[in-house]
Formats: sequence, structure tokens, C-alpha cells
Amino acid sequence: MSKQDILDAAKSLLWRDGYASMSPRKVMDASGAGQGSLYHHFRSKAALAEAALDAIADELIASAELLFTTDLPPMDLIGAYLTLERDGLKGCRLGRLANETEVLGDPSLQARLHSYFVRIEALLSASLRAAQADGTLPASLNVADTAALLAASVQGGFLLSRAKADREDVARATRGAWALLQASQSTKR
Amino acid sequence: MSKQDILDAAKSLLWRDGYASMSPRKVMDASGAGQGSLYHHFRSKAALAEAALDAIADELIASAELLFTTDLPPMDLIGAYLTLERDGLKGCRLGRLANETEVLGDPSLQARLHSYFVRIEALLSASLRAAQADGTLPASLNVADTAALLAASVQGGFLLSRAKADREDVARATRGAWALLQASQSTKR
DNA sequence: GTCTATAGCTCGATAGAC
DNA sequence: GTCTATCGAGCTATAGAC
Repeated sequence: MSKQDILDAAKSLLWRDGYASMSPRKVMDASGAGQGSLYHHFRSKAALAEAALDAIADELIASAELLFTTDLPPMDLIGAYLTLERDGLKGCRLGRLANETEVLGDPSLQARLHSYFVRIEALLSASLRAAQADGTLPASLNVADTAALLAASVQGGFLLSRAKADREDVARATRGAWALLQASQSTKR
Repeated sequence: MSKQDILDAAKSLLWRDGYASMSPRKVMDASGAGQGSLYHHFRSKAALAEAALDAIADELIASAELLFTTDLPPMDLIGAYLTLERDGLKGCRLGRLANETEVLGDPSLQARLHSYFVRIEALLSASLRAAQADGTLPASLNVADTAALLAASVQGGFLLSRAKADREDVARATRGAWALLQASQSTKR
């Protein structure tokens, strides 16, 4: 079962070091597989990363969809998402890669990041629209802008945490977003 | 005056490609300087990057401080900052580097990112406090959380723009933050 | 101050034996 | 399916002439 070992090693190296730093050598060392095995199962480093990104995206999307299908009022879903526990120093497993030229320059890697964020923003947008429908959120707020802000509060929070080496920044940013969203509730029209 | 040429080339390569990709070879090609010149003026790639980050941070901080010392009500200062024109595909010249292991792992590079974001958040916090004092922002909002959110909306917006290859995302995120902030104005206590 | 030459290393990938 | 050997390239840095 060493193909899975290789994939797992790649997933964790992508999270820790990013794509450019995820060398075949490191994957081999971390997984215990030899070079022959690695290139037998994956035709290239990029192909390995594609498989790893697919697996990571599946996990992240599955847990987000699980949360957003909880039977709760829409505003509470958004609050629950924003206040999830996050380790700021580790960063988002996918967002972490979004500033790497080598990732953005590879269409099949970039497409995977694209699709992940589209789906996350879609979940947020759906809840925002539902909250406007049930009157807990002002109808005057632009849904696309607000969804982008909420996704950005998570990603930007992670980035601040890492830049400042302060695990709490991501919690500050998402808490700030949640507080503002709640404050807008009482605003009428 | 080729020292400045080398520094300029490093600054633009850091912006475009990041730190790991900024090889001495590329700096030489982009600046027209030879290898001897590069290592005469800078003892190492890291030392060159330190000088480049200092220059970039100085420019960014200077323009932010200029904006925040404009004679405008505090809420308008924040609005002006959030709605600045930003090219989402290029990213923040410093925030772009905050997910690189090679940057975070070098204490003198990481310290420069740290100091930049501390200063930006300080400018935002001061205006938020002033807005609370003059009654245009609810006193119930936590200033540190809100400042973190606003900084995160810019950085996260840039990240979304790059991940989705959509220049407009950063404007959506910051507009979303500005709209929420304004909506909270009308909330009392 | 700037040049060329070269060091020693790691990179991503391929070859060919078993 | 896994191994070892090897390739050619690029990396960061140093040496030493001019």
C-alpha cells in the first residue's frame, strides 16, 4: 500500500512546506518509498501534487458541507464556520499554496485552488441569502461581496498569523467578521 | 550606481516570483549586473532580500501613513484605505511572501513582515478608536479584532484573487468589509 | 567594483537491473 | 513494483584575475 503512503507524505509536505519545497526526495524520505516507486505511481511531481490537492480539497469540502447542512438557522451556520478552531501557524491547507508562482503557473494546480474557493464561497453565499430571506441579515448587503469578505477573513487571518507568528490572529480576524455581521443584523434597510 | 539597480531588480522579482524563486541569477539578468557586483554589494541572497524588504516596507508604510494623516473623519480614512485600487493578480508586495517557508524560517526576514503588519494594524486601530470616540462606530466592537479583520480582508482578498485568477476578488472582499462596517454604524450600543 | 571560472549541492526525471 | 545509478540543469557561493 505504498501509493497511499506516498500520497499522505505529499499531502503533509504540501501543508508544511508548500509546492516548490515538496521535492520528490523529501516525499521519498517522509514516506519510506524509493524513487522507483514514486515515479511508478506518479508520472511527475506535478501529477503527485494534483492527486494530493484533490484529496485535500475533498476533505476540506466534505467537512465544510457537513457543517453547512447542519439543521441551524443560516446566520448560526455562518457563525459556526467563522468560529471554527484554526491553527493560525499552519495555515489553510490549500490557501497556503495560493501565492506560489509554481502553483499558479500550472493550470491544473491552479484550477484546483479555483474550484475549492468557488465552492466555499457558494456555501457562504447560500447561507447569506437565506439569512436575508429570514430577515436576520439586511437585504441591502451585497451577497457576493460579503461572501468574499468572509472567505478573505479566514485566508487573510491565516496569513496574518503566519506573518506575525501569532496563532491568535486568525481567530481575531474571523471573530471581527462575525461581530460585524451580527452588528449589521439590527440595522434596518 | 548599479547597487540600486540590483536592489530594484530584487524588489520586483520578490513581488512577481517570491523569495525562493528570486535567484541571484535572475537578479543579475534583470539588473544587468554581474555576479561579482551582486556579491560585492550584498553578502548573500538573504542580505539582498533584507534590504529589498526594508525598501518595500518603507514605501508601503509611507503611503499608508500619508493616507491616514489626511484630514478626514476616521471612518472616511478607513473607507479610503479599504477602497484603494488594488491589482488582485499581483498581490500585496509583502503579504505575498508570508506563506513561504524560506521567509518565515529566516528570523530577519520574518521580523520585517511582522513589523509591517503591526504598523498597518496600528493605523487601522487608531482610526477605529477615533471612530468609536466620535460615535460613528459602535463602542461595543473590539478594536483589535476589527483591525485584524480589515487587514485580513485586504490580504485574504489578494489571496482569493490569485487563487481564482480573478482580479476583482480583492475589491469584493474589501468592499464587503466596508459595507459591513458602515452597516454597523446605525447600530446603537 | 566588476569579470569569469568553478565549487558542491539539490533539483526533477530517466534507465535499466531485478 | 522496487532498486540503484546517472543525467543535465539550476542553485548559492567563493576564488582570483583585472
